Amino acid sequence: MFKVLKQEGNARRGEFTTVHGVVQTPCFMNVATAGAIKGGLSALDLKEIGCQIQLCNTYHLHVRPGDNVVRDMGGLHKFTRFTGPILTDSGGFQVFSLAKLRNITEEGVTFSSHIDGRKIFMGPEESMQIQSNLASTIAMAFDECVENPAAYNYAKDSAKRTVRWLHRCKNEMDRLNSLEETINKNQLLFGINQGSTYLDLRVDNMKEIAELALPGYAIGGLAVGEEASVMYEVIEAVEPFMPKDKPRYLMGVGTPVNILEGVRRGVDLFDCVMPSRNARHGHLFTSQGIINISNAKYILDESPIDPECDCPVCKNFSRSYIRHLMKAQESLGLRLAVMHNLYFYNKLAQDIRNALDEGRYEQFYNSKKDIYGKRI
RNA sequence: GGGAGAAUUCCCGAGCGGCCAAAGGGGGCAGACUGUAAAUCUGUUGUCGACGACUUCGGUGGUUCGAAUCCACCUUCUCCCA
Repeated sequence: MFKVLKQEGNARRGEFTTVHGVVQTPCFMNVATAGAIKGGLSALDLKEIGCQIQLCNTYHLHVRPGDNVVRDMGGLHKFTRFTGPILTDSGGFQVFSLAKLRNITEEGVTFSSHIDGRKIFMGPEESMQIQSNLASTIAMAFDECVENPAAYNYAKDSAKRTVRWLHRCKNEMDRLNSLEETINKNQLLFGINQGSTYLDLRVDNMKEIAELALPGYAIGGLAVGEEASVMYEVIEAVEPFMPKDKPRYLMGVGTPVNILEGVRRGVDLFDCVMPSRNARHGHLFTSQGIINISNAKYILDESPIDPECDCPVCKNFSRSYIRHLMKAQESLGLRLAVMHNLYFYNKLAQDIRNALDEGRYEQFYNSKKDIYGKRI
């Protein structure tokens, strides 16, 4: 299912085969929370900008339109028309991001819907049932993403509970995959490592969840308040205990530099809202560094966002035009900006794969790490 | 022709004797954003040799210790009656 094709240090060049297609790793997954990339991109656009995996969210789709609706429409692939692998996040991140609207117990989490305030209960079983209805390729375990910094005892108890939840997720997933009416009976369950910034908790947790022999493992609970250096330490601490023959996913990360660092430490999959959200706010990634397209200095700039970029946006439109669209609040501005940023991320992953294929990842890493995070 | 009212910093618009360089929007400028409650949020927006000083509230005079605020005239605009 997952094959490491080549390795350079800890960095892995891999191939992940799913029922919805083969994924070349390292890979950046494009976030389409409610079944669409915010900013107005569809599955048609994703194909054009090099997206391999689309990520959707359990909580959001459960609230609206309802996972039963998606199921009745034939699952997320038919519904969104994205034909490649789709990963659904479990709702675990909403335990963190909707902290003011939820309550956690051993059974699960009660949310007050951010749409209409109604109470929604979600536990491991519910999350699996919803994800089964969504019929994604990969379902994520229902976990608690703890905000950093977290108290040691809280992080420990939470991680322990997340492991108990993981067993329940696996049992429920096995049950659902055996049902006649299940759309995707090959749905894969990925476990999630937690433990905040405490390396002993992280390692213990990783060892425990590795025993379940799941088809993939994620590191969660990072980039939620801690320094990037701490995040790297956690990855380094946990990596030796992650199965070598399974894909490894660093959840919610990150900046282009975070990705370069993550790959170097053995991560295969990434996802992040940063390229799309920041694009909507004018913050664009380029081969020379970061620009804010809304800045006055681009009023008469006829060059593309990134002179070295081959995306449909850079091949056709000027910074001046895109700046105007953003300032005029034309939705096309958002669409073009998001399209560019996602192309940049997908291309970054492609460049990383090429470098790994050619055994020059370290050289690639060194040539890019100081540029990609720089503001110009 | 007669009467009533209004003119405020880039725009709209508060203010009605000191707490006013002047509320609040908008616009401008800049920043933040990491498994998306985010087309959101934050800062800033008279000038300067800048914890202080200087010049602003249609114009010109005046009253007052002190005026964007009161008075007189002028200019422009709006409304009403002819």
